Amino acid sequence: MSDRKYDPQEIEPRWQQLWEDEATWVVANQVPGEPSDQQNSYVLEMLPYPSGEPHIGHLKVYSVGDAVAHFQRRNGKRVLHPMGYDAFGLPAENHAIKTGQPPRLSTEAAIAEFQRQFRRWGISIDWSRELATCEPDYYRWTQWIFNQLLKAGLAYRQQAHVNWCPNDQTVLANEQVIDGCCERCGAEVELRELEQWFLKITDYADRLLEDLDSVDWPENVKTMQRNWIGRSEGAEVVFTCDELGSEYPVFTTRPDTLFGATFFVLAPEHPDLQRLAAGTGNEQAVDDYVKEALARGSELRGAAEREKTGVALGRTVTNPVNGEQIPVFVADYVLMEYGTGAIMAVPAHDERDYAFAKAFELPIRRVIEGNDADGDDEGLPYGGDGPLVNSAPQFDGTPNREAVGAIVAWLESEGKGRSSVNYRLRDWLISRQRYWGCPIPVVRCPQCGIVPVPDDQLPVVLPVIEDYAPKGQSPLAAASEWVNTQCPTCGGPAQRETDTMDTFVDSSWYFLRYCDAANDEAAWDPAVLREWMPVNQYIGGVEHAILHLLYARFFCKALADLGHLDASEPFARLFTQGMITRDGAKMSKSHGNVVSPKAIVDRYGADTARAYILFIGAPDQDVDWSDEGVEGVHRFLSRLWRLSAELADQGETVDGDKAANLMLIRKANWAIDKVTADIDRRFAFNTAIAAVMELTNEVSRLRDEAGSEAKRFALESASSLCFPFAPHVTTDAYQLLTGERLWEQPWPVADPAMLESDSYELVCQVNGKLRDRVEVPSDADREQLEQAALAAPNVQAHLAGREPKKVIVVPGKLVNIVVG
RNA sequence: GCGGAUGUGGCGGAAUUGGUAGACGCGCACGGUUCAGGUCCGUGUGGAGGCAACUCUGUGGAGGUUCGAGUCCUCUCAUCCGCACCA
Repeated sequence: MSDRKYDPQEIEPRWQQLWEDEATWVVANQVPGEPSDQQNSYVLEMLPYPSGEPHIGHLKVYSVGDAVAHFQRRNGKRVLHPMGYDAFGLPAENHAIKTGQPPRLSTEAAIAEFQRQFRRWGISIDWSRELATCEPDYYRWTQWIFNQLLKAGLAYRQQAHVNWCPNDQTVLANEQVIDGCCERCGAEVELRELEQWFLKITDYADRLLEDLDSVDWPENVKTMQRNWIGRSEGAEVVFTCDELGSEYPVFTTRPDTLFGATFFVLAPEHPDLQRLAAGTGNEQAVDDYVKEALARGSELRGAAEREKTGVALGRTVTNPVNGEQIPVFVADYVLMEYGTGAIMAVPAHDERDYAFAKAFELPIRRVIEGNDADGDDEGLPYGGDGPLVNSAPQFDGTPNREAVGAIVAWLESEGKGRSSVNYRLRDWLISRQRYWGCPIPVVRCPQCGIVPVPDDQLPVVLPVIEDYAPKGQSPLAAASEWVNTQCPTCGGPAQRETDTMDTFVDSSWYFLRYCDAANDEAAWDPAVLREWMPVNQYIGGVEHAILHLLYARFFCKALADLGHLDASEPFARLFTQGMITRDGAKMSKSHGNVVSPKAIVDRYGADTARAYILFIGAPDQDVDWSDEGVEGVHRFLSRLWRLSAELADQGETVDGDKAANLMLIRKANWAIDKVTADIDRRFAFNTAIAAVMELTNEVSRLRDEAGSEAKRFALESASSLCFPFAPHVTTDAYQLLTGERLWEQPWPVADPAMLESDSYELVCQVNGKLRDRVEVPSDADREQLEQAALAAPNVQAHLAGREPKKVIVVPGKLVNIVVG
């Protein structure tokens, strides 16, 4: 080995500087209408939330994305690979409350640190399109989109029971409540009745569901979205209270069990409770129960296996199929936010209703015959299928599945119900009583009501304030100079909306802005979007499987419907990367197992850090970090560079041994073939890197036998193939070897002739067990293979003179000899 | 409870269509070169037996299909994730 030493701290900044100076990764938008011979490819990683400094997960997602971007570029694509910051949000504001440092300052400091480190990592970003969602020239268009949605009736204000986080002093979207607690701070969420802004994502429920079939996404993410949307088919059936003359529709997926309904239950939040209980003598008991239930909080209330509680209202309603009067209860196992907040209870065929009926000694009537039971109450509640019983003469005997349609048809003809579809998905609550977010661009005018700020007066700039502490209303309310304004319609005194938007609004359209980031006339030019959208490859964490990805899809569809873009799905292909753990646990300060990307990059260089992260396992799986493992990858890159430098330094050309040369050239072609397939088809960066390691090891092994040309070809190929994972060292090695710029070279293509060889090792099995291996010519026919296997010494030994009963020949692989 | 995933050496992980289990890397052992080494190079490394050629055994567990199963089927155990009183 030569004494040349691999020095990433010298190599990496040198190439980064050149790429920066030449703006190598900047890609211009095409002039509309001008044909291009290059295909476009939009490669995008989820934008980071800038807080403190990047962590190891950032290094992973951008290493994966950069590998894809480089691979696409060298395969001739025009690649859009931008970067930005999801810069509004609670952490910066909470930091401000604690320290007094304005959110803008801490955010800008974090962004500066992210920029520094991203550059130090050598990620091939088109920095000309950089954006931060907290900048007025970005959120101006967030506000414009809000106006568009408002105009289209997709944004509305409504009084509603909403999730309130007592700690953050703000409302939360349904999606931000985990097990009854605030997603951010973990405080138990309370229900409050408040007037809030909503976006009508439920209008898109069906399309959000159907279009999942059209995208190339991981199945688990699609499933999560399907579950979240929660479409169920059933019927709406109207029960009536004849005494009051009121109607109570219920949603049921089991109209076939209607004849088994023996009571009726309303949710504690149901608006008609007071009215129903009035005059029955049960008012007080109902009132007490409702108060208690509402105070209990959703966490306790939602606990499974809880004893059923409830109170009778002292009223009955009429079952539309048989005219029966059934008693009405209020019980907290019925949820106001699902269906109509009222249910028909069929204790014989529903576990929850059964438990309630048992607790309150209510009648239980079987209406579906079970396979096992013979009409008695054994095996109840029964959730299976069977013929109907006790269901008026006309339905008895009908298999219950068929009865669903028949009963719904009958209800429809009688005007007492209809088939119906229900969703779990709720409208998206977007207003937040917090400071550090995008102001909702509306004004309240005593004369004109809620008035949107006209597009030409946007942005409504977030004012600088002193006190960020939450007080149950937005801190903005105290900024009286800002709040008091003129009505855009009548010019009279008016007040600004002081709520800000959920930060998920900001990140629901940033990928559109990248395409036309410098446009200050419009959010984007639709013609430019046509070039780039949809994103060809989106990469990010699975933790965004529901929230961000659902909201972004909704925005895309709504904006497409409004004529602002063509694509109705934002992300054609999605890749979700796994977490990096250490000692089997998620990295966290409390565990004391955090690996800082900065420390690793400082010590080993960016190439080692990036390649190691991709090497330790399949990028979509969780993988465990090991400090010792990094050394191995560093050794490999070091060896690749030193072998290249050594060869470049070598003055004279050596012919070398012919067989060694051929072996090396074959190995290089094998690697080209394997790495290409691994990256392109499987995202299997770990095995791709392993293949380059093998090739490099082969050069090292044949160092003294192989000639200069063969070694040059092998090392060139190794650098070329490893470039997407470790761009600096490979670029440097490639230049030493060839004088060329690696990133400008087309992706290598394997020579098919070199993928074949004259002979191979034939596996010889006896009764399926490996007994010998023999070298056979590649063109040997089945008969020859059989003979070769039979002749193998250890096969002979195991046959021990017995006659083969059967011989399986798999050309190119093996021969299996079966004896009795 | 429903849905999804994972389970392979001391460790991280390979095995693409059912066809040589353990690629590649770490670690470890031995040897060499340096000997200022946190250097570099070589050999070996699933377990058991054997000087060796080899033999037996082995992919969470139990069955099955097959000439042949880590891979397919049935049951089962463990861990992780998502949803959950959703009518």
